[in-house]
Amino acid sequence: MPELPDVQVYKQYLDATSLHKTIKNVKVEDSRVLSNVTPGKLRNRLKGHKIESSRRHGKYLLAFLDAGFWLSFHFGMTGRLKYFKKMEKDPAHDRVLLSFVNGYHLAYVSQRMLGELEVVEDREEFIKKKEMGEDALSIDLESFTKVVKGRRGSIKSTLMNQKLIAGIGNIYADEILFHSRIHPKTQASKLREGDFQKIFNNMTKVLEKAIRCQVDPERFPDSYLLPHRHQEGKCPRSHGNLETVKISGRTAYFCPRCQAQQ
DNA sequence: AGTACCACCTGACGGC
DNA sequence: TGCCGTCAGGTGGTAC
Repeated sequence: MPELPDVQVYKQYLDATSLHKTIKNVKVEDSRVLSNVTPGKLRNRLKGHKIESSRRHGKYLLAFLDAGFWLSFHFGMTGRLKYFKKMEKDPAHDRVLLSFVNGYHLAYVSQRMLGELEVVEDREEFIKKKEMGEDALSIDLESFTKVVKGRRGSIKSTLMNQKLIAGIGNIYADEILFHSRIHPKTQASKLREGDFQKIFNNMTKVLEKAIRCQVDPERFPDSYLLPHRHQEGKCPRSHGNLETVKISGRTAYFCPRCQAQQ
């Protein structure tokens, strides 16, 4: 379900479990998740090597191999990582399995296979090729304002546009706009001067909070939209019914009282 | 430039 | 029980 916070938690998980361990074998259960590499080629490149470190950019997690290249993980809507020892614990929808010399395995799990694994030679070039904007947790207020200001689309689709800012998806766009008390359909070009700072501050606050909560909905404060983001959900602030509207094909949840239409 | 729609995939759920 | 439409925290292409 991976947006920036989810992928950051996966990064922490990868770092905690899978660094500096020699890869003994690579098993591709479904090659449709491989983007620019065949199963045999992937195995040849990874076998005998170790993941030394990792980086995240937007919704992409890149693992750096001691052989001098990167393995990029994108998770689509249903991707995740799972580290385990016994093969009986092998999770369902496991698509690629890295097996380490210590007997443990790291699975790339993806039920719907909308994500992909890709071998990347140059990280900067990869980000450029994907036309990704600055990462939502690295961008500063000045660049953020520059990127958002004057856009003709809605603020929600602007926040979700990976070419402008990388990392925000449907859930966190809604959360950020809820805290900013801005209707998701508001045209970015109609935002007022103070709105950019407000949205920027809430973007940082919400993403960092989600990471601290390990994206566990149970651990989110009740004042957040996420625990209430479902049909029948009530706004934790006004206690009124939440409403939904379609924006660029995705369902936006918002509180019509707190987030008045502009 | 921005949006609408479709495609890629699987599975859960509700209605008939 | 089975079939069907709809929906789901993503993204890329294409047609307006």
